[in-house]
Amino acid sequence: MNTTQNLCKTLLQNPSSVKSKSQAKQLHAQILRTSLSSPSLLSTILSIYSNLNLLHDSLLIFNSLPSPPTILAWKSIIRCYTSHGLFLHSLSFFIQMLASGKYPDHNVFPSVLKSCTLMKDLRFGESVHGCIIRLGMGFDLYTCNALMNMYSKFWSLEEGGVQRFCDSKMLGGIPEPREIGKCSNSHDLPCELDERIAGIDQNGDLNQMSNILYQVNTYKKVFDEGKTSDVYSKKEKESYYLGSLRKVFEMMPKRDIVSWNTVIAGNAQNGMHEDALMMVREMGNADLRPDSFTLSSVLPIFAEYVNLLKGKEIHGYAIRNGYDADVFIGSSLIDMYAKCTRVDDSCRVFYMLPQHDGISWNSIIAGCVQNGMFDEGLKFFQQMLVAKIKPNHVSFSSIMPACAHLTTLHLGKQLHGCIIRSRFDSNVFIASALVDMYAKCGNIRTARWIFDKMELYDMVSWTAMIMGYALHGHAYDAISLFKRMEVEGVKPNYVAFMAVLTACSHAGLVDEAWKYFNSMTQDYRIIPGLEHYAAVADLLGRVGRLEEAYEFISDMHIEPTGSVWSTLLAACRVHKNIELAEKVSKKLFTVDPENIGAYVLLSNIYSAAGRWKDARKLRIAMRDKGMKKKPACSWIEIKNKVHAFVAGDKSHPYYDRINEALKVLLEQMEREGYVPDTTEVLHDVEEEQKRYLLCSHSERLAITFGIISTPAGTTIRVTKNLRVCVDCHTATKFISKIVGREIVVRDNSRFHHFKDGKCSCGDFW
DNA sequence: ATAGGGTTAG
Repeated sequence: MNTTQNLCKTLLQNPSSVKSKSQAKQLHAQILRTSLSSPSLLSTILSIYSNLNLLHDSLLIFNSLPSPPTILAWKSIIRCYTSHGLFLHSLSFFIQMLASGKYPDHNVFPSVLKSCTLMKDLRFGESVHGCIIRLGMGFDLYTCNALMNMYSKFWSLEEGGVQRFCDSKMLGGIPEPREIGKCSNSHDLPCELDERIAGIDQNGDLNQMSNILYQVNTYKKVFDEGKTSDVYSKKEKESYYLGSLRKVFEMMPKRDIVSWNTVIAGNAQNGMHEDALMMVREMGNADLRPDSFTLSSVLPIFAEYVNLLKGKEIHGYAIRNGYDADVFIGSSLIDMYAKCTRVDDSCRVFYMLPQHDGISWNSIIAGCVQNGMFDEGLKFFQQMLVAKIKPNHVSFSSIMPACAHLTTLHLGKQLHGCIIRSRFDSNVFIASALVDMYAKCGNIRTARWIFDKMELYDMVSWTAMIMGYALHGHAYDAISLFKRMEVEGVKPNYVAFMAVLTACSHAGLVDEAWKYFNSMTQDYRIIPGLEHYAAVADLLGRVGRLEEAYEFISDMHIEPTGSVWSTLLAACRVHKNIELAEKVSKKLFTVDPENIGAYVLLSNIYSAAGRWKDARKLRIAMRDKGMKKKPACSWIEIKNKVHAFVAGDKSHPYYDRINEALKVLLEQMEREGYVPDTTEVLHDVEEEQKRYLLCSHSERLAITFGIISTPAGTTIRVTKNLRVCVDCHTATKFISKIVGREIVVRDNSRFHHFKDGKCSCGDFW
């Protein structure tokens, strides 16, 4: 024997020592050359190819085997199919292997179970479990770990068989298996499978057999009762599959760290938080210390419970054990700190990571956006692109709310373009975020267009659209969508009721609002929150039922905040009820003494009533307390550029032209019958001056700029950060009539559509 | 054979 042959022999005796494709090829060639190509040697080469994940080469050998494939050949090809994502092929070869009379061993089950899991075919997986038990493999460590993984994923397997038939594109370039067999309906297979392996029980030990039968009966319960698993509720399925998961775990004679991590993750992800945490403690009794997998399963629990203390404890443990550079733990930590509103700490963790993958980028982006740090979120998104990490569907649904809140339509549109090109536009999360973004940026029609194109609605997508209508004052559209949602069996939640109540309040629909408020508490058992109370109180105030609103707020089962009282105070201003306004202010100043808006509001109410002394007293009190009202500001986006108008600021390059246009506009408005409502302006100002002061309100400057800078017929969108005042509302109606185009004013995320001298929300503004 | 991120909110 020469040295080459010796080398070949050593390599063949230890196949896992072959580390490269070229080495494997050389070995293959040597064997063919020396005509030593016995089926067993070829199988060894096949297993080497399979180890190196070379599906094409593995199949070439497999299909040319002179005699029936050996166990090793079957195992190798099955594993290779699984790791290539060709799960159907993997399972079909598994069936063919059984059909050819070979008994599967403990090496093959992990691959087969992984295929079942990733194909979302739990029923097939359960049958394989039956097979495992009958073959006495129910005690193998790796097999049990794979089984537990399958059961822990039951929630993501719900749809069942969605990916059953693999993407045919994946088959390109790969030789077809010689015979796929009868695998067109994988649900028929288990029976055949059971028959084939029935014989094995005869040789089993009696004790073990009764044990096995007990297990088989337990696992097959669902099917023996003649029910499909769809009959069971989600809750029942949850306990059923979690039960299977735990049973496997309990039956295991030996458990390693992977077993513990799998059972912990399974419980943690299915809401059994306490059990998961208990198991982490129990793990210590088995002399196993939590590793990076354990920690990243446990951290999301503390993120959900907003338990900063426990989260920090885990962070400390991670640092002490050198896990703090792990991207998985890093992402969990970023998320945990962000959910505890500690975004600074999230950033610190992010910058400490030696490298960032898509998920850690997504975590930091979502962390910023969810905490209202929209500019920072956008900055990270940009940096992610620079780092050449391709944003995925999660990235887009995380960043979209930033555009919605900043009202940056041009950015939102750009992202929408990216989303369409990446084919993410049918994702429910993204579509809902897009609906919200377009609605918040004033394009309610585009929002509806996207909504109508969705194939699937969940509660959030309904709510986003309903809230969109509510904000735009389209109360009836909002209500009809809410009804449709209920008819289609989607249960509204806390936020959905906020949306429909906001819609009612916007349009002055008192009866409807009461109906929904009662339905929420009685039919859906949702405890009303501040937002629901605020919407109803706001509505009662708008329609002028001020005393009722006062009683309603006073009877709330939670302490009303300043914002609830200030909506009533605003209503008192509109309906000119000074007596109640003073009562409300008293309440307001007790809970929220720093509320500048309340002082201004009350002072305006005094002015309007001619009580100049009281108004002045308030202004002086404000000055003494060092409170200074921020000047009103409105902005308008024209050709991707944002123009801001701050009250009293004359620095806009077109200021003079705008003033000219305003003068002309005011004259036309007055000819149409507009009378400036100057009652709230300080009394010591000349009448002509008062007219001018009202005219130069920031939103009117912005609207005028829109009129002179956009082509006729364009909708003008103005974003404002202060409550629209009575005069502004009236004036905008006149302006819309004169210029004959739609004017949309956003005021505290509430939209007012002005057209032909009317406002979409009537007079219930 | 095991782990991390997402949409609606006066």
